[in-house]
Amino acid sequence: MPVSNHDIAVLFERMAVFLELDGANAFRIRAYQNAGRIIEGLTRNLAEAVLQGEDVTRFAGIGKDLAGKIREIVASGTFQQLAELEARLPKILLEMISIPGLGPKRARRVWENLSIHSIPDLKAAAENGKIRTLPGFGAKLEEQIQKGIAFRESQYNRILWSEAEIIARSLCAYLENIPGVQKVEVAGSYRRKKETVGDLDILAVCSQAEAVNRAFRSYPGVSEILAQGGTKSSVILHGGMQIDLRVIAKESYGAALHYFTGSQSHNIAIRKMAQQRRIKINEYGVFKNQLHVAGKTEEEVFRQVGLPYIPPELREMTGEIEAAQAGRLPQLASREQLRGDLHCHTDETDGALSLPEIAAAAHELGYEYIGITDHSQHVSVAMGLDEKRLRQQLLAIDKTNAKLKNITLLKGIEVDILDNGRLDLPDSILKELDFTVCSIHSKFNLPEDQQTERILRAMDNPYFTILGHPTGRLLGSRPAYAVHMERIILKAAECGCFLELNAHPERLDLSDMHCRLAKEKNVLVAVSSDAHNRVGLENVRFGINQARRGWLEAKDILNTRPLKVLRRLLRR
DNA sequence: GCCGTTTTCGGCCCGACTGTTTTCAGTCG
Repeated sequence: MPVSNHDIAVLFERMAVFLELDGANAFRIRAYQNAGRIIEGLTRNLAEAVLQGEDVTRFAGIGKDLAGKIREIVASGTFQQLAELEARLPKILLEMISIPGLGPKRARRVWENLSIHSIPDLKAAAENGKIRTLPGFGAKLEEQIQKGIAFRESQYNRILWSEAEIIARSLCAYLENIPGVQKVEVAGSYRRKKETVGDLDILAVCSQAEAVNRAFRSYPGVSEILAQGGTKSSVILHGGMQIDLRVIAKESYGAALHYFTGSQSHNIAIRKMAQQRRIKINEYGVFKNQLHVAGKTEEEVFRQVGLPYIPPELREMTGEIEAAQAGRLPQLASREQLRGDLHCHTDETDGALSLPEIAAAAHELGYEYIGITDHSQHVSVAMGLDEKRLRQQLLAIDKTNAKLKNITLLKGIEVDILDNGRLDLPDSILKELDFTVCSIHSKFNLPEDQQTERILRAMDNPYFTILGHPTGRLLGSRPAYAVHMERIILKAAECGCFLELNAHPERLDLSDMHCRLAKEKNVLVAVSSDAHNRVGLENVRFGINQARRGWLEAKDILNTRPLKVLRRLLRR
């Protein structure tokens, strides 16, 4: 199996870190960081391209030298220069720079002067007052390092977007109530709708910056203040999340919002474009000869570099600027365009709602249809349906449908893909259904080839309609099972079946990149709630966030189709 | 290490805050 783009990106990012520690030229470091980010965002597998003799220098950011290193990686799994640096510089330096306040320069100085071999060594040095004796260090930095180590031990990590939303809403409500505040917006990865969020970047429009900053720092949830200036402050909340606030004036709002929304590499690209036009973009606006010429809205900023508005979800430097230049930005999908939901569970198994209750809820959400997909018998913990109970449910659906107006219950099942690739119920009952969601709920650890074959074999079944939560991952708790997603997507295209984007906030399974790959191969994606209760039905909005990050438009999504068209598509 | 409508050298996004200095380096986003 050739190395993945992610593997190559990780090695280049690692190289960048080691070069930083080695005091290398900053632009050389940036070249590796750049290349890493670009490679991470490619839908084409670079290793396969190399093996087919393709010239990879055609990708922006990859020149002759890096192309050579990519060939080395494809052949050997790493490259020599990195191996040499890894041999020369100790791993502890990598750990040290993960501590806030310790960058490569300071880490290196501490390591060289105090013979630090582990984080406990570092902790001891700080506690014994040794760090403050080094040139350029003092008591405050020493204290900051101690705090940083404690913070690291608290194991705080990124949280789900849906959890960040709760924190963000409460903070925004608090800030909006401060006198003089005209507008509050959460920027950063939260606004780009990344599936997990590490911190929150909040922007407030107000003419009295200092007063707002003061009020922000006394928000009841604050446990620690990291930085306090006249225009920006950083705090840590109880629970560990960092919040950065920036206060700006009305005329800078668009420029600041663009800047703080990122991503960093997107910003760099936009600012480079500005340079070429002899203008300068910073968070205060767009400047021509020191003259403020734009910046009130994001649209103005984009216009100054000759681009249409690019939605935040696309600002990841994965081709959005080229698409904008070519006038080929997608019209991203919205929640309102969904005409139904194709994955939900009832009280017949592990759900909470009855068929009439689900129908009523779906109607409230403005749907035309909703697919009933309880578990199949193999999922015994959820009281999965066998053939007999499923037949009874089909009758119940007919009865319910007979009484319904404006909404249709579709007959489905979330049927298990068994480890031999067969489906968990016989064709004799599957053929009675409108569609199936076929999912893996067992044997997550199969090697990639076997797991992929298992799914491909299942797709050969003519009653296979939608692949449910295609990689099985749970964000932050369970990794994706090993599957070759490109092969699966190609097979889906060939067989006329579909992939689910499971919208449960802990799953968001497909990833953004796999959404794009599906779109490229003309495989429609079903954005589905996997709801077990009323609130769960609304999870589709998290799925739409992810779909938008995956460049999906209404036309790329199965359940934007009217019922009549949908029925035709569901028949393979 | 990459790149080119300032093209094969000489640039490379931009600014705030902190701490340790006494004018600025380092870190961060």
